[in-house]
Amino acid sequence: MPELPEVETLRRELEPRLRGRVIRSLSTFPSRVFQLDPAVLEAAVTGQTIHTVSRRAKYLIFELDRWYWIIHLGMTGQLTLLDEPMENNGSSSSGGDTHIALVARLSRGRTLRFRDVRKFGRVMLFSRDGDGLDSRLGSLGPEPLGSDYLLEDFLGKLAQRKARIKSVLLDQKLVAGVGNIYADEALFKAGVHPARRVRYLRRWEKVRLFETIPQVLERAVLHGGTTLRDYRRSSGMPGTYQIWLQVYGRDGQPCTQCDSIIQKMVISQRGSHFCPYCQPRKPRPRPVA
DNA sequence: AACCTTCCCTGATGGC
DNA sequence: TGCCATCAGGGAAGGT
Repeated sequence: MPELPEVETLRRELEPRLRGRVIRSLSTFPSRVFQLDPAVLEAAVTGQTIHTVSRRAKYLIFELDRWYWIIHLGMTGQLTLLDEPMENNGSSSSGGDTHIALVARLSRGRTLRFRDVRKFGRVMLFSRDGDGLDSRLGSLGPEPLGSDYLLEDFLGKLAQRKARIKSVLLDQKLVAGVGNIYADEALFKAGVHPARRVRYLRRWEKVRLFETIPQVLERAVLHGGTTLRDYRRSSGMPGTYQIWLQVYGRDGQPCTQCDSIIQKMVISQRGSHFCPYCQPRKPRPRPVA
């Protein structure tokens, strides 16, 4: 499931290779992912230059002359960049793959392709003239790898919450870009049980969580993200962070730290993985180290 | 406002 | 081998 590290990996790969390219043509194929009339999208982006590729939360943003062209990968979205123009006599077809949503042909023979099997992804277009982008992407919290990620803000938001910490971490208003995998991994690293109620967390536990979130995300970016099934880098290659997962998807296997068996429970309709010893239900005294 | 549930969507998986 | 139920989950919508 593409979360911040996967989208950021794509951004880093695409930025230098798309910057300055012109979108020569865009072909779309019927798909629920389009938030606007695909014909309008085709007309709007054709001829536009890609100035930068940025990211906000799990949204990838192509800044064009007049537009912000935005893609969210949802659950199974794949964005690949081919160095050759599409084979087959120039017409951008889907090559028989029914899951392809769009094919963009770029200047100097590059092809950008978006494929999404489960169609939870989204393709959006906003005018650069309108309101700021942020207001149109919903109420998103700070970027955990950015300079507005601040402890006092984090603690202040948590102070108003009574739900379980796992479901609060999945709420993009607290921290933007964290999804199910990295929420579980950050909770493990912080030693916090996912089902703990936020109001009963000790301050030092919240501080540890504040610190582990960017640590886990940054390390995942370093490894090109996590590929469990569908996620692919822009080259089509899988990420490699799945090797380093400590709890996600490891239920029934021994904890790498203590050999306890990793457990799984459902919180907010999401599978939540944890070590019952490293992440006790009741807080232990603060470790000396 | 916070919280919770339901829904969307399709391929993989497992039971029988 | 085939059939069917179940599962995966980001984000929006709707109810309390």
